[in-house]
Amino acid sequence: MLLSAPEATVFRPVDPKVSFPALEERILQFWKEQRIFEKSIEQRPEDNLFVFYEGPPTANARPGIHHVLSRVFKDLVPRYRTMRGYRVPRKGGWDTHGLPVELEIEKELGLKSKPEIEAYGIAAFNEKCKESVSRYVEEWTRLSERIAFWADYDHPYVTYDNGYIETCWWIFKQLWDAGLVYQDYRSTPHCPRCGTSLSDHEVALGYQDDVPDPSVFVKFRIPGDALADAGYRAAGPLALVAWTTTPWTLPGNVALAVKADAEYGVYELEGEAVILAEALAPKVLGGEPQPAARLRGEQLVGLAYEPLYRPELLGHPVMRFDDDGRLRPLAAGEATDGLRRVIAADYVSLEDGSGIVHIAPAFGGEDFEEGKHYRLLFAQPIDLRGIMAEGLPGAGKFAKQADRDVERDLEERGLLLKKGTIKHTYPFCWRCGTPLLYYAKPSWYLRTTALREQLLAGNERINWYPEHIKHGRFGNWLANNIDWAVSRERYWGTPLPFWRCEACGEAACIGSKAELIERAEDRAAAEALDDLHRPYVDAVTIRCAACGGTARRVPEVADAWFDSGAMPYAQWHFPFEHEAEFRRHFPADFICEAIDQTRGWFYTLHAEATLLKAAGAIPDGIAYKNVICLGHINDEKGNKMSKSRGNTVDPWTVIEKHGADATRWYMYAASPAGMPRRFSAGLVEEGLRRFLLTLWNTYSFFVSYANIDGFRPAGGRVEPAAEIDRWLLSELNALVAKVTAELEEYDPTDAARAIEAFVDDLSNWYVRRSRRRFWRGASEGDADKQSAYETLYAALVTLAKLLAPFTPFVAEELWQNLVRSVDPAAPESVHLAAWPEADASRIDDRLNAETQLIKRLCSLGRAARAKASIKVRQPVAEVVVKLRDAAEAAVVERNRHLVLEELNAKALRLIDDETEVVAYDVKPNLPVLGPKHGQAVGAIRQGLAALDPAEVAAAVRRGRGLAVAGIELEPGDILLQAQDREGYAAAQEAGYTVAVTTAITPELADEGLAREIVRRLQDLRREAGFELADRIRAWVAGDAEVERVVASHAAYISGETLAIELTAGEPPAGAVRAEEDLDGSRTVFGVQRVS
RNA sequence: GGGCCAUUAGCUCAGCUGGUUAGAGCGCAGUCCUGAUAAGACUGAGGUCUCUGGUUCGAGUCCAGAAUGGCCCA
Repeated sequence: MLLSAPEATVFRPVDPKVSFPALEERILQFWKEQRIFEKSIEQRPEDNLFVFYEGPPTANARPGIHHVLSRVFKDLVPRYRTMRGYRVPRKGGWDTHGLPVELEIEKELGLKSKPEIEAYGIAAFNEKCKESVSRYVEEWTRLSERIAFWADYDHPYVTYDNGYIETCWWIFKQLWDAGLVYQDYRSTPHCPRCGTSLSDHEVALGYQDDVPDPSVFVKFRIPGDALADAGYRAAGPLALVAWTTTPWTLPGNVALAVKADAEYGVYELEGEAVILAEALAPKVLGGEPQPAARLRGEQLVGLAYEPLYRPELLGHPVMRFDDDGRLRPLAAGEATDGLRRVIAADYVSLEDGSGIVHIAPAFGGEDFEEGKHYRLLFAQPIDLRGIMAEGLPGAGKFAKQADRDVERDLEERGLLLKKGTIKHTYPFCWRCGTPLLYYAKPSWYLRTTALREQLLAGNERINWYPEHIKHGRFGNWLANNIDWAVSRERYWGTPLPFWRCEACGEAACIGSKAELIERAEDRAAAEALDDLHRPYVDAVTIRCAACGGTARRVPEVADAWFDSGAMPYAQWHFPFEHEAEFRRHFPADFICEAIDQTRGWFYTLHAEATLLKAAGAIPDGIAYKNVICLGHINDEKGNKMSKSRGNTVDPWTVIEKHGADATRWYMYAASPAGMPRRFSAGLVEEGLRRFLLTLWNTYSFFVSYANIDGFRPAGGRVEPAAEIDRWLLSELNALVAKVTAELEEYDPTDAARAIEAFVDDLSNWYVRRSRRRFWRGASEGDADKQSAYETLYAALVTLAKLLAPFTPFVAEELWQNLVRSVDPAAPESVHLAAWPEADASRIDDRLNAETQLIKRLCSLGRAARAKASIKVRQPVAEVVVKLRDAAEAAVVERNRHLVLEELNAKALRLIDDETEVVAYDVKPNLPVLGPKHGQAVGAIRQGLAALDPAEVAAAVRRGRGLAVAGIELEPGDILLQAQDREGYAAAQEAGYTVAVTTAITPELADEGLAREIVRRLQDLRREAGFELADRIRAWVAGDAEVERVVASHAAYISGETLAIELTAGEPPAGAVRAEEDLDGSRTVFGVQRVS
């Protein structure tokens, strides 16, 4: 090999032992200094926008690995779109309001309840909340930058800003005017500790399984002759049996529900009779109880029963639903006798309980609806803290503790038929863990149910990845939509802009600060308002438009999810400012969050857009067109990561060890975006080794040799000289097409895997098989060498571009060193470059398939060699190949040199019949034959043995059966075992046979030894730290055999090792030497650099 | 109770609209190769493709049902 001396170093030398984290730090510095992110936006035309919305995180805790997951997916699409020529602004944002923030501060201040917060002072409390939400902003920004999540954090939107709040007010006003806001008593999930309702999505966060609760069957007495019409008279007491798991709600009981068309039975027990559903009687009473009488549910409807408790007689206020379904307080002294009655309800279950359901409208959703329908009483002798009222069992205790007092009380009064414990799923407060109580109280609602059709129609226009979310989880959620409970009885949030008149009760909605000033009783005070939060806004009263009285703001703040859903408008302070920006940036082309956001941000964005469109306030009814919905990230055992389990992964440790690119690559390549994934640092490392290092080594190889040869890319279209070059360019263009198509479909995973496969081909086939082309001197064919360089160069440069969205750092490194170094006119960064276009004329599917064939044959050849234990360094005389068809012969002929070189063989011969190299042994397939032919197997065995195995084998291989001992055998009845023929070692697969000759002639043995010597010398060169192109003197001292080969193969050995002098004998003192065992004899090797 | 997703080697995952003998990576054992390689090649052990039916000439793939797990909702 003749390597020319380095002429000019074109490319910066590449360290094969690269530290990716250090490399990344350098590139971060470069991006920052050169403002690459800013330029990637500025350089793209303003009228070709691709809109991305950043879902705002709350920066009151450290970011975790799951945030890295969503950020790298969020980052990939904008980078790709930028390279496609779009301008993709990325405004960062912070979500700042809400209960989690308040709870954090409560904990810090040691506050335990709302009265304590109010005693501490709402202003001071909110100030603390405000400080806390930016506590980790720096940490978030630092991590985001480090993983190359490009976003504008210098101008983020912040949900606590007055402007943001004002836009939220504007939205409320639009909906208010459209009749989409209302206040209603509703049964809502209520956290007695936090003192507020929770929205459905919050409730969803806190379900716990296997929660033990009481299971009690309670007797509600009725008169003994109550069933006279049905023909039954009780001798003793008679009672309806109802079942509940919440005894604390029994003081609120105002009705019992039965299923009208179900069968009920009267069962006589010791001294009393009870009524319950026939279907459930065996379960409740045990055995096979026989009813003393039977009746249908409808016959029970209207029966008045004896109340267990009558809070109204204990001085507790009780209300009643009026004809309009509104609650009105009972008049003083108004009698409630006989108002507690049996009603009919469809949902009464005949699978659990007794078939009679206890109804307490104050505490249950369906109960509340029944209350409206039947104009029931409404008794709520438990306050918002969940404390039982005076005079009732468990008075002063928390509801769940009062359960036992209620049970005991009923037991003492003989009203408890049966008690036990069940385990079921029950909701707890997702932040503080307190059991939620369903509690009827007034809340503000957005009438989303009125727009169900629009919500669903809008969803049809959204592309979901993975697709099943669209009609699955998200679609079902929309189809089962209920009105959005949007108020929270809390402090740190967007104040609801509703004012209610103290005099007449009239409510008004204020849609802006200007409107507030306009209507304020004290305009100066309103104008001076520089913080729209509580408590300041609470101080502003307005004049009631209806009666001229004073209206005060309602005490609630908005659900923080409302803020996040307002982001498309509020980030611009629309419509007060930036109207044009809003219009240009709505709706988003792309958003990306994890699957939990189907009920969070995905929903609130969609709901608010739909509501605003219905109110006529915005141009389009969807807020986003494409959405990647990520699966959750679990620990390596598949368990959910959580602080309490202690199995969270700190992203920094992974990034500092393996780098951001490796982490990103893992996220994209390991599993599809929508699937839950198991994360471990080990998997990141695996991707690093398998992919990034392979790429890096190929890059390093190229730069080493290109510098030696002073290669400069010619520019323009590469004209490949060799078939393998044409193949690589074909695969490369196919890759470009594939990656582009996948990214258009928002599927980074298939794209990444395709790149990975290409890099493997590039390194382990193209470079391996082309290596010597890079070594050759100019005299041996400059055109071929140039073609190899151009081809490899083109592949690496294209890879840099394809990888830019995935692994932005290593892509930048390749770009800077391979492109910018030789072309100062090239874009300053790969992230400012144009996305590559696939050249369809380069894609040759047939060539790709043919290369697969050659690789397969080489693989078989290596297997054949291994079988014969002939190492690859030892040349063999001949490789013999049997192909499947004649067309393949031409392919092999064209690639003859590749196969010969790869398999280190002197000759290649194609044969038509593999029986030249293998013989088939024929055996009966006994496990198959046995069941089929039973005792005849013996005869078949003998008959088969008597036949010519070659003929039998030939028949079987053609898929034909044959008759043996008078029995027709099928091909599957006979087993063929190939045996190598004398002098050959063969391997077979799918109709191909590749064999090598096993006889090693003395000449071949000498060549093998020469190659062995070359390898030892090369090792020594490397150990000595010589440069690739250094010339050396070399010595080999061994036995006569070794020295003879050194002499006879001197030219070969010298050429390979760049030795200008090769001596058979001991190396001198100054040489680097090594003693090694060579074919059983001690041999001394020595090398010395020629200066 | 309902919805969605998943189930393929010890682990992580491919397997497209049904089509020869179900693959890869990691890990394990061994052999080999290497002046780009932290790599790579070959071999071995490791699979009733969760199960049961069905459609079909043919099912890991399509259909129905079941089981298990995950997420979500009640």
